[in-house]
Amino acid sequence: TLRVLRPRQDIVRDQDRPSQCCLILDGFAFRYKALGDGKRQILSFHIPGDMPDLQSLHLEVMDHSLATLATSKVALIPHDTVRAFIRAHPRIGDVFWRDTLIDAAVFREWVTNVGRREAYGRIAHLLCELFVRLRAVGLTNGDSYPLPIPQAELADATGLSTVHVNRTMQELRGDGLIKTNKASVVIKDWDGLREAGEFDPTFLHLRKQAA
Amino acid sequence: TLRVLRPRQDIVRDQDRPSQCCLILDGFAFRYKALGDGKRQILSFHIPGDMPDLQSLHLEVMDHSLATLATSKVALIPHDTVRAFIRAHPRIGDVFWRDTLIDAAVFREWVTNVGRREAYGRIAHLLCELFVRLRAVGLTNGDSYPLPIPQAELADATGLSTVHVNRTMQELRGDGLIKTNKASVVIKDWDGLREAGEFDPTFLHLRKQAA
DNA sequence: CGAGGCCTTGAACGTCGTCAAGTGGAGTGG
DNA sequence: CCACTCCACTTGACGACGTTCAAGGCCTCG
Repeated sequence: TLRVLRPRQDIVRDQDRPSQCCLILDGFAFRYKALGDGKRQILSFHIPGDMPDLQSLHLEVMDHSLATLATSKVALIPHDTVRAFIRAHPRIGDVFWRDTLIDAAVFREWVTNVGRREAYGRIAHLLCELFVRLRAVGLTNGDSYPLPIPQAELADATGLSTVHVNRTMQELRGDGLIKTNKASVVIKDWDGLREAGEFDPTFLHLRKQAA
Repeated sequence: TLRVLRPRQDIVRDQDRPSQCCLILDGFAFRYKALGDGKRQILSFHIPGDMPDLQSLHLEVMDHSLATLATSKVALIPHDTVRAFIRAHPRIGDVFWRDTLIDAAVFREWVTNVGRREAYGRIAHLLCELFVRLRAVGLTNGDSYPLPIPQAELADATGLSTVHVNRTMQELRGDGLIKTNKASVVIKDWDGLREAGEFDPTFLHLRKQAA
């Protein structure tokens, strides 16, 4: 049930009825909805330790797609196995439930981000979220972290155009909040970035960190 | 544990640590986040049969608020009671879990709505969602349904300004898609409205309908 | 060296927000 | 029964934030 996937590859597709869940071991993934006219909305980014389609355990048909961003290693676990596991260890069932609830909390934050912040704050907020989540699983390097997300995908995640994402990131850099390298970001001014994005990590519900 | 609440009254607030869940018996409610500068984003609307803060069972602190829209009758059920109930009837636990997963699915749809549709489609989509959900619990009247949601709240739900919501609803009426009365909507052209909002009810995951 | 991604840039246009004022109905009190 | 008030809805003008289109630059990889 182990697989290595190339970048930009769908793991599950909208309307599918999957019989297994996906656990990300290494790499990056994202969930998205494709709309008419080539438009696309990215719903979330996923990092190692996440189970992005855990909801398929109880929702038969997918209402969105899941794809890799970079080359990734994933474990595919049959629903039956998961269910048996939960029956054997009820505590784990609650952990999984909680995990999907955090998922929902992140979506709520995204609704807010896209609905009520302008470009500058939106991107700042997203960069904050990724930093905190990556740090929680030990994937940051001081103030720097890997960001293998092209601007086109940042655009689809924030509901903006690529062009505008580009210009806005230039602003963020110009204001000394971040620095970008190849496929990574350095946070130069955490407080500034936090304020710009009105970022409050409550919605991530970090405690001890499951998984 | 039964209570009647006046319109515009908070049931739980952001940062609270509730020890009970709320079941809506009658009326309308909504969840929202308040941002700096008086801005607000509405995250979802809730109708009789919904348990809008079921997530508090596993997420200690609220990351948003819940309030009534119209006068409402709600049941407040202690977490302990819910937990005992789930232990006694494991099937119900799954139903509840599933319910929160549908919640998340609706948030995903809202992210998409706010992120990638323009005003006309956004409002159309929202009107479609409310129609289908209300019909599922038998609260529609043919092609008409109660809509006790002022334009200011529609604006905060769609990430628009009141002014623009107003003008866009005029367009929807002018195009013969809907008619509005006092606090209700009549759908004049369902197919037209569906297309305008690119509405696909899959995300509601209606099956048999759990209470 | 050529090709394909991704990032970057400029200019023109459009959707939507802001500000500010005005209308109309429902409920209240004189 | 008639002000008066409050709240929701409506309107016009203007400007801003963000999009679209189109082109060019850079790096990587074959």
